[in-house]
Amino acid sequence: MANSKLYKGSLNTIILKLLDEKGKMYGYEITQKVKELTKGELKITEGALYPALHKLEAEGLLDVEVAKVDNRIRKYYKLTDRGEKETVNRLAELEEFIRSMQNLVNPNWSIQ
Amino acid sequence: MANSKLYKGSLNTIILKLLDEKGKMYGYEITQKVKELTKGELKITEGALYPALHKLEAEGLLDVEVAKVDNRIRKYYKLTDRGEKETVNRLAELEEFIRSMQNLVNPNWSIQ
DNA sequence: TTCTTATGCATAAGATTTTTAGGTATGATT
DNA sequence: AATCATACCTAAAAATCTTATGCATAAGAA
Repeated sequence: MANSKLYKGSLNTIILKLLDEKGKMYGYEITQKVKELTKGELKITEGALYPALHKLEAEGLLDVEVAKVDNRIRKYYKLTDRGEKETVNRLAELEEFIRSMQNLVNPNWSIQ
Repeated sequence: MANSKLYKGSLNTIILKLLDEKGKMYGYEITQKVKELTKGELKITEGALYPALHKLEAEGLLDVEVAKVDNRIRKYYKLTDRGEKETVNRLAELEEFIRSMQNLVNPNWSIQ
């Protein structure tokens, strides 16, 4: 099955939610986790991910902590307090979007 | 409740599906229908809608038929054969996206 | 031992899709 | 007479992504 497209705007929500669950993650880890959780359906490209992380950090939603593992640099990101609150809002918006789309495209949709 | 944001890429799917259901619709009608179906949650801006309709038409997915009602012009759009096939694909992609997002952001999500 | 793959970061150019902000015009309501 | 609803449209800017590229280390295969 070809990988389905990532609707623009959903990447930030994905990042925030994963960090909310995991506590802290580094960029490469996020790309792998998304691939794993979606069985390869969604692939986060690095060209999208890193700028997104930098922006979320600049907006004060994420904090960074640099670590060195096996002589390689890792940048661990975690939610700030504002980031946690924002995550709640983004998830609510995503849920609302999904409900709206279901009403629009298929009122009888049974997504388990 | 504030209107939730439209994830970029979903507009085309919305247009195609509405036309699939209704047979034919004109632009303004689409904006009103979306507002109605989502109880004001999603608002299709004309600046996005009209270029999108023109592009779908240019791609051969829509046909246009101009009508005059009450001395006002209406442009009715309907799916071409290719448009119908494409609609099936887009809906499958949307469903896949939704499933992926559910796995990512909330494995226990009970939508509907 | 050299080549490839995996890990890990990053940026820049271009494409796509949207918002924002206008514009034109008719008919109905205040 | 002014405003709102209907109905079309475009252009500039913003937002977000893909594609392409770059650097570097470690591990495994040839």
